[in-house]
Amino acid sequence: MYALIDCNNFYCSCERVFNPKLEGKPVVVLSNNDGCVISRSEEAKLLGIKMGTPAFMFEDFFNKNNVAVYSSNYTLYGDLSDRVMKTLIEFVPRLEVYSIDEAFLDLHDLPYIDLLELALKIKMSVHKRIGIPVTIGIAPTKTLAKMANKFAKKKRKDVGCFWAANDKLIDEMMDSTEVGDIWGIGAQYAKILKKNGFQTALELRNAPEEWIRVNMTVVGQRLLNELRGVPSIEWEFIIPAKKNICCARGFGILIKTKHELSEALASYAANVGEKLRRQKSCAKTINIFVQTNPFRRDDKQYMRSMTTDLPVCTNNTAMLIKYALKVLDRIYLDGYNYHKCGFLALDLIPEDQVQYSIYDAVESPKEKTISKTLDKLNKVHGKDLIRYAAQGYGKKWKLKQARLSPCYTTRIDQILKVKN
DNA sequence: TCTGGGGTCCTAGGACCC
DNA sequence: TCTGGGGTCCTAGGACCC
Repeated sequence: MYALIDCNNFYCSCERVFNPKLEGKPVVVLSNNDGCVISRSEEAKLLGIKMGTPAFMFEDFFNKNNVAVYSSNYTLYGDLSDRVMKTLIEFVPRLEVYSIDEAFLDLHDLPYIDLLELALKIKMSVHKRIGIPVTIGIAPTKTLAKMANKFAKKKRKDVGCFWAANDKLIDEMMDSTEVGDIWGIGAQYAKILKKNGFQTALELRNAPEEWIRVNMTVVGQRLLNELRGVPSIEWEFIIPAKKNICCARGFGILIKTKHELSEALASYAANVGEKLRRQKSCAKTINIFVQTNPFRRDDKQYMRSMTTDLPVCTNNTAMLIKYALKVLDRIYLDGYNYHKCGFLALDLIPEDQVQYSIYDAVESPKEKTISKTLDKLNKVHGKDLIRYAAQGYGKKWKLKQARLSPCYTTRIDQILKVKN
């Protein structure tokens, strides 16, 4: 059996952990740049606030309804996520961290007769220790466990756990699940499936394999197996190294000059460099893109991206910045209102497998030490304590984060004060 | 009349996930 | 004024090789 455990309205729940006044009140968390709603508490959902709605359109509505609004604070959410995962691993021999707020637990060969009892124990424990409410779904495959989790949220709200323990329960669950709500079926496939007469997961389970193969490729075939109770998605107990690492962001304001664009780009390159070093990878290729804001209909639109091979695979920030700016020189055009740019590191390889030729400028041990020290200092004191000159100083373009909560658990200067 | 076959690599685009 | 960011996998088609 597989369990999928999912933190309820995770980002909102994180904000509540350190601010209990928010309990019972509508809370929303916004995307980067305070753009869209990306997490909603139950109360906010009841008010009819939809996922992805642009915040600026709802300013008045938020005020009128006393909605607590937060900028996203990934440092805080990441740290609380780690703590949740650490609690989970105490209950099972193996777990797969699937996302910041989800994990699959391997329940095979556990001494429990009643897995629901185990689920309740886990749920209570996470709530008591971290303060985050969770929902747990248990079923014979990953896809069904995902479904069981959704089913628990919908039909077993009081317990917050559901175990699809036998055929009857599995059928009941699948009958009440629309195809579009199946893990792996997005809007496009949902449309195709409904057009061809498959409305529920139960109906899809009985679909002819050949038809699925032709219309949904091997991905669909794998899904069909999973629905039929045959596990077809591998475990990933060890988080695999990323194949691409990217940093792309819209600016807090529109920018026009290459100088400002280059500061932003250099900062994103530095961010990617840090992530590369953390996973001990080097990039062979980089891609840089710039674009205007497509929502501004009256603005002249421009977008351009360019990929280039680096002379040597590297994760050294200075090198990444140097080549990023070279590419920018080639794709920047004067006279546009730029809204976003990005830096992608592609074709990553482990840093101990980099092939040098005899003529290559190899990173010196001194440079390595500099990078390490820089990463360490920035980790403790916040992201840009130390930066390269190319990243600039004023940062007019930086993200809008008007309603950021403190990093309660990772920054000593922002720790919660009980009493002054 | 009749114009090979088998393979790899790369890229773009489409689908999905949180 | 203001509309997210960061990933994965699969397929098709073209270039190229022998």
